Amino acid sequence: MTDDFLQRESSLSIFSQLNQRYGEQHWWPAETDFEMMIGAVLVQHTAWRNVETSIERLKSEKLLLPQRVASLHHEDLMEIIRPSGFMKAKARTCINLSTWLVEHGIDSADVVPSRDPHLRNDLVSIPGIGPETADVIRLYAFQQKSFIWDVYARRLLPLFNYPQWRTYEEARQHERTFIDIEGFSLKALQEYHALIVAVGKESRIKGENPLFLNKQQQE
DNA sequence: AACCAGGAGACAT
DNA sequence: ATGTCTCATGGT
Repeated sequence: MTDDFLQRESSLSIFSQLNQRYGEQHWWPAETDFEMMIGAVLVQHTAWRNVETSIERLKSEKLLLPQRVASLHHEDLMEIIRPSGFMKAKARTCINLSTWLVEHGIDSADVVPSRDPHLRNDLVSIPGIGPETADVIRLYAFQQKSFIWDVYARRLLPLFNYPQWRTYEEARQHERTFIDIEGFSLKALQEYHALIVAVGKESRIKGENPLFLNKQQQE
């Protein structure tokens, strides 16, 4: 007998609890798909408030287009995105990503939704784009359904008797057993990730279990 | 004044 | 395949 038979709350039920507790998150906070993708790179292991400055700089220099970033010198981009940290790696990643977009005929700020099944492999093969950033870009820019197994998700779901997966890919490898991704709308999956990050931030600040777990709490 | 934030790559085992 | 170390800004 495996833990597949263990009683656990459905991922849909968890979603509606989060939705009730935290409300609309309005994600991803970007005006265009390309701005979203650059933000996804800059936010790696970094607080979002440190990314906003970099995005504003790029925006005011009118650089938020694939061709513009692709043709920047590495050193120049490093200075622009300095507030986001890890600037050497992130500047290279942004240029790599932008170059890839240009090479694939994507030269505008917004992107055509994609059903390409190997878009994920394409993105992951870009140096600096790992599994999580690839899925986030797929979810918010290319409108491909995916569940983001970030550190917050891997900490939260075990509180509902889900297995505790150590790495992103390990979790993703088993996700079909636990989450009916096709059962969710694209918008719901986008909201799901935003909500999980909201929980993660709150429980990190309070240093305790997420508030919405106290179900006995009366209005 | 350590410690870490909406990860990923290089490298060893 | 799986685990550990490094990256390197700004805010608690």
